[in-house]
Amino acid sequence: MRPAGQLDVRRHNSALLLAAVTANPGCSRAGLAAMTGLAKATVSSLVDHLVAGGLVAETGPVERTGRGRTGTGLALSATGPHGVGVAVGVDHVTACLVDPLGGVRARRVRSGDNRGRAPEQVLAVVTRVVRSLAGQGVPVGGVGVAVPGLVRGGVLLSAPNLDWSEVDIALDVGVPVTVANEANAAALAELRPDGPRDYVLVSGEVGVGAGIVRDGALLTGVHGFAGELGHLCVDPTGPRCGCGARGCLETYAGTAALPTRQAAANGDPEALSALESAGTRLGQALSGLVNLLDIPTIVLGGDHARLAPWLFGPLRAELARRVIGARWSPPTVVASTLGREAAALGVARAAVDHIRADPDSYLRGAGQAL
Amino acid sequence: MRPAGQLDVRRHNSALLLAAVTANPGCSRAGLAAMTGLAKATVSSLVDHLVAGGLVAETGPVERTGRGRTGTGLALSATGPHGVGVAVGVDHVTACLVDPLGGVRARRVRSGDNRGRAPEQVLAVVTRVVRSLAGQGVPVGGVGVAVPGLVRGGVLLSAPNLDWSEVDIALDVGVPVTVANEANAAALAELRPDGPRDYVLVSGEVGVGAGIVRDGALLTGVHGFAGELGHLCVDPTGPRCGCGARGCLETYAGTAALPTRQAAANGDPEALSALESAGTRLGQALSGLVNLLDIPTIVLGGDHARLAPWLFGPLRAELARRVIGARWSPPTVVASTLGREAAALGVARAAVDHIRADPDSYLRGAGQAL
DNA sequence: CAGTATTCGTTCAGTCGCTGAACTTAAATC
DNA sequence: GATTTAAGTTCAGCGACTGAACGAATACTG
Repeated sequence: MRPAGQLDVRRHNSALLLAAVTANPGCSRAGLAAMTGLAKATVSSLVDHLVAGGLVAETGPVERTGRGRTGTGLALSATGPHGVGVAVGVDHVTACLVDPLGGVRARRVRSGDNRGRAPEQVLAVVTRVVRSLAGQGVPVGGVGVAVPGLVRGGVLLSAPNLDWSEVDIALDVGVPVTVANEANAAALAELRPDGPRDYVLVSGEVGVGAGIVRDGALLTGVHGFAGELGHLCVDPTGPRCGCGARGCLETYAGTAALPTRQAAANGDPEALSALESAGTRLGQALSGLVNLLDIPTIVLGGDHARLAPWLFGPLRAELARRVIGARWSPPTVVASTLGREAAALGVARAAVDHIRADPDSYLRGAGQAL
Repeated sequence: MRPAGQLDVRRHNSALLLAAVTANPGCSRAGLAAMTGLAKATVSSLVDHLVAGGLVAETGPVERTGRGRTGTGLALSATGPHGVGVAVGVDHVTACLVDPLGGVRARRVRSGDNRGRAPEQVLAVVTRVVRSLAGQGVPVGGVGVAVPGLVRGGVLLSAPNLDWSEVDIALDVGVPVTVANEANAAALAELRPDGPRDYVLVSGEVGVGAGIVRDGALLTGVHGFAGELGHLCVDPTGPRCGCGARGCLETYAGTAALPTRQAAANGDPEALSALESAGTRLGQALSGLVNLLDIPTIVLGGDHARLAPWLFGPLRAELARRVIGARWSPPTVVASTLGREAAALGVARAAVDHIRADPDSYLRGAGQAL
């Protein structure tokens, strides 16, 4: 804990107002005062700062019924700090630029097999793509990089699918760079202002990862390794997994064990049987997760989203059978609609979260680089 | 989020100082200023309030080497608010009174089979025990009740081992009552100022529960159901469990599946084989937990603590085999030394946590009841 | 033993941020 | 055009922290 002073009060209230503006675009200063409980004078003072710093913009007079002076509409500034997100996959580098509202403003995709390629080489591509997106004429407040492996601090400790280890993801761009695991990044992409704030995203991309979101924040674990769902044991006598152990979920529900969507749609019996098995095993593993964490919403992403229609049945059956709290609040299972862009999108939004969380410091720092 | 004002600053800094005093008993005001970063004037003002409110006491001049005026030692007041904790078990009601430092000052145990007994009857016993402990002449700041079942809010939704359901744990005592799951309560008892702040307590009492502590706080889940380790599936073709599913950890590592300590010490082959199996299955389930949450310390409690010498081997072997992050930070497994009192102790300490977390509000409320 | 150096704790003016009330501005209604 | 209602601004006041100055207490020094 740090000592607190009046500056912290201002920080807190600035963030509070920015969040209120985000949630209620077009509202007036008076409306904000009513919503937040702050005095009108305080709102005026803080909003003026946010407007001066380019985070909030006045959108013109607000529509009202009845008499009285019309308020000035406020909304997130479209020219505020944008986020750049880059996802490094085994066969692609996908990037996007998101505006302050979280919408995608530009995209870049560089195809090519990164497996075994030198990290420096790939990071040079990443840097070029970031620079290209940052040159769009909008301010960039942060850059995020999603990688398929174990991340600690800004270092990718191990990425079996890329055959990388101990790679320091340090880009030479003038803004903060955040590094995240791919599943965690994809999980953050599902976090929407009006959506659930507690869920697990299951990300089927080569391995099986999970991003666990509790009250809008990622559960990262002590070292940042959390979410390794793929190596939950679902059958101690099962087949040997790449990790050395037996019966990991990945051997049943990883990409290698899944059929194509085409084969499933054709009703291929082998495909359907594989999906039945994958769904059941996923359900078994996720029941364990739900029993442990009491997080009642499951979002299927990646390959599992594409195959969701065939996975839902066995998955839900297994959840109903095994989740202890199901009687009081049955878990819900849905499929992500974000597609391949999820990881880049999530990490792009996360890259500017520090500004959302503490706009006052950002404004004081005046650190609009790039 | 709420709007913040100067009051919140004071709240925060009061809590900061109380925490510093707790961690450094006997320190002076000047020392606190150096530790916390607050100005001496602020420390004086806040400490005076804490002393006036009975939370902190001056312990006399502090020993110092070198010249200069000697400071006045400060420490948690031994006459500050105490906590009362009661654990309701299947065959006992165990209670204790803890002082502000967390030490046990008095105990009560009422033996007797609560299984199937009317909840009102048992709660009457609980109330009597609480009143008895509260009548010790020390102020009581909160009461906690630990129960073996699913808890939401102050309601025990379901306790299969007691055959209770939907019981509102509302005691007529003049202080706040907190209700917690037994495993969670036992987990909180392991939380010590100088100990780890991230761990999982596995509580083997009839069922198998877990209390997950992350950064000193319990992970309760969305509804408060988190920690149901006992029904993690460790073998989909295993024996049927009381919950209806197959292969739950509880059927391998629950009390019913464990031998007595005596049998194990005697080297009984059947007992040893049961322990080998229980240890392996525990390791399998806990590997999943560690992979999911990246919480690298496991504390065995209850029956598992008593049988720990026989469980450690297979448990650690399984963890080494299955935990993905083990290469960078191998999990550690230890046994709890708290014994049967753990749940009552943990919930007693938790019952006064609201005062620790916000002493200023407590003092303003002047709510020293009982 | 007196003087000095050093540290503890308090006092006080100063600053900063929030507040409530008064005031100004602006739009709708009569 | 007057009136009513609401938005936004101005301003004195308050509470909390700060830094410097001060008084108090102790140990060292000659």
